[in-house]
Amino acid sequence: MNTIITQLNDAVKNALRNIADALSVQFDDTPISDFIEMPKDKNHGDFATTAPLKLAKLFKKAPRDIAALLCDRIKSDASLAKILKKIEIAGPGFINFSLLDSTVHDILQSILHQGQNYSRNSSLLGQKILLEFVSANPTGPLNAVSARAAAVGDVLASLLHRCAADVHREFYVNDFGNQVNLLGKSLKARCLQLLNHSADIPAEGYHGEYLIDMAKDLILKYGHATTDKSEDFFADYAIATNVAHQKRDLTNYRVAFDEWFSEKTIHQNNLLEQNISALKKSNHLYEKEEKLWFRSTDFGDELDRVVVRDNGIPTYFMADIAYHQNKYERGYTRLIDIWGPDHHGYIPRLSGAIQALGHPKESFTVLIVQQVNLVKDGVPVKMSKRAGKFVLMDDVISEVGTDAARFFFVMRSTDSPLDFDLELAKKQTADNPCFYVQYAHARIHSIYDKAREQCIDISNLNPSDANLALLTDPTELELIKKMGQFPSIIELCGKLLEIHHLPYYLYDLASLFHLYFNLGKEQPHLRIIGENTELTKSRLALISALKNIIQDGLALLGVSAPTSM
RNA sequence: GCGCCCGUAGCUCAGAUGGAUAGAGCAACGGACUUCUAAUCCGUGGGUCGCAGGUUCGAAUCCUGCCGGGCGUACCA
Repeated sequence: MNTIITQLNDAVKNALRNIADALSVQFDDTPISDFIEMPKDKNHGDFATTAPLKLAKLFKKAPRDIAALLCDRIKSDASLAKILKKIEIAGPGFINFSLLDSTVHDILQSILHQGQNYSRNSSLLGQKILLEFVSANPTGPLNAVSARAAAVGDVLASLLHRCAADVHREFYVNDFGNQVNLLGKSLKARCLQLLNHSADIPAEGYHGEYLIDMAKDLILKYGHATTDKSEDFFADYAIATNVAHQKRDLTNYRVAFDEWFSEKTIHQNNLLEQNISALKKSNHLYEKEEKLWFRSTDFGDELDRVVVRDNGIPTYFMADIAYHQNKYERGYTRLIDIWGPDHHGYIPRLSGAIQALGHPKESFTVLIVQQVNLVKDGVPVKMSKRAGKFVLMDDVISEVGTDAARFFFVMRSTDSPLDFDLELAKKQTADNPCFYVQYAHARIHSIYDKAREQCIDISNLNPSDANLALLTDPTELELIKKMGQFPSIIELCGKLLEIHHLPYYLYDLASLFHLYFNLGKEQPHLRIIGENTELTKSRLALISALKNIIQDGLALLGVSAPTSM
């Protein structure tokens, strides 16, 4: 399908150049990279171009006249004649293209032939991308918002990889600073309390109950000697334990990071000093009120930002600058960060610092993943972090399962807040989109079982073994065309950094399959397994390609593809 | 006040580079089970794309203003 689009696009472009020459007008096609689009309405063919409408002014000719000229030239193209059934002018000046059935069969053949490589594309070849996501503070368990970020980041990484980018999944561990000290103090207080000493958790500290469990473990290990330990000991222990739990929960959730990057190492390796002098050198820092400021207003920020306080302690922002500079120094050419909505105000200053250090603005992208509203029985589930009670990632997963959780979290545009219906996600019915797609996969396997019962050899459903030309029903052709869109969906996701197109596509594809399957109920000649063995084999080849795409698509989402349900 | 995001059917949401009559699912109503899984499918109704201007042959999409909602506006991480 992609090659067909390219072929059509080139043909249209060439024809337009010829027409421009004949009309003696200057025509530069570079601003328009793509002349071919896919009409929403099937009646408008498989592809269309709006070039005549767009170029009417430049060519000083009526759109329909340009369309006529264009049409003539395209029709005389022998290589296009082999793939197109119909070329027609429609409406105010559209040109609609319809594919020959044999072209559609070629698409299926190509899908079967390429197997798991079908969706690979080279659109991002050569990009070395560092994708940082989740990066939740190691001061407690991961919550539902982190669960969304984790799913989004993981799936995005898989998609970028499929577009030939070199992707590194990274978790930034904030194991340094004031919050860490508070965590240590809070844990120590819990230990003391358990040993009947009087101790208060700092007001700004961590009051969550998980620290009590941690304290119990410590006491089991060290007994009364626990009280002798330093605050640093408690802090280190709490961080290490929390990070281990986060890793465990993420593993359950099928999210694996290539690297857990410790903030501490930024400080230990003097990276802050290096970056401060670099920024000083390029005149982006100044002193005021005994503090060191970064001139972020030069880069569109509302205010300049403090990077070193008057007590000499650098701010978190300064560490973050050093961290991001370090990413570039590790050889990454493109940085993508996934943040929560509460951090969007932070973008201009960090983007500014990155530019101040000499990196192109476009090399750094922040994706803001909007909030999650958990809904149960139509009522929002309250999430209050302050009281130390919040819905944990692990709670969501154990409630609805990893498959549904991941599917639901990536189903919506990251720009939009997400209403996560826990009841819906648990349902084993078609109302649940995750189930619906998985069910299509299982159903194909059940058809295989049936085929085996009838002693049809399905071990070798390759194109050479099936006469694909027998597939002539409109729904079959439509199904193949839909499958043909798979690579461009992957490419679109990678290009726009928008992953929700994939679950939507899989849903549509599954829907078309269920429709196709049901046709056979009223029209026995459309049953996949029928009297005619040759036709049956062709149809088995068709659903085999479909199975591969659904399986591959679900794998990209990190969702399982059951063979029976 | 300023900044970012959102506003599309009763509800939850899609609508890529502006294109043809704005689409799904849920909910409502009506149909299809001697089956390759009815765990599914088909049909019907449902819209001032928040409002008002503007750009354009053409706007849900781009621009300006306004209205409504969320989030943010730290020398916290």
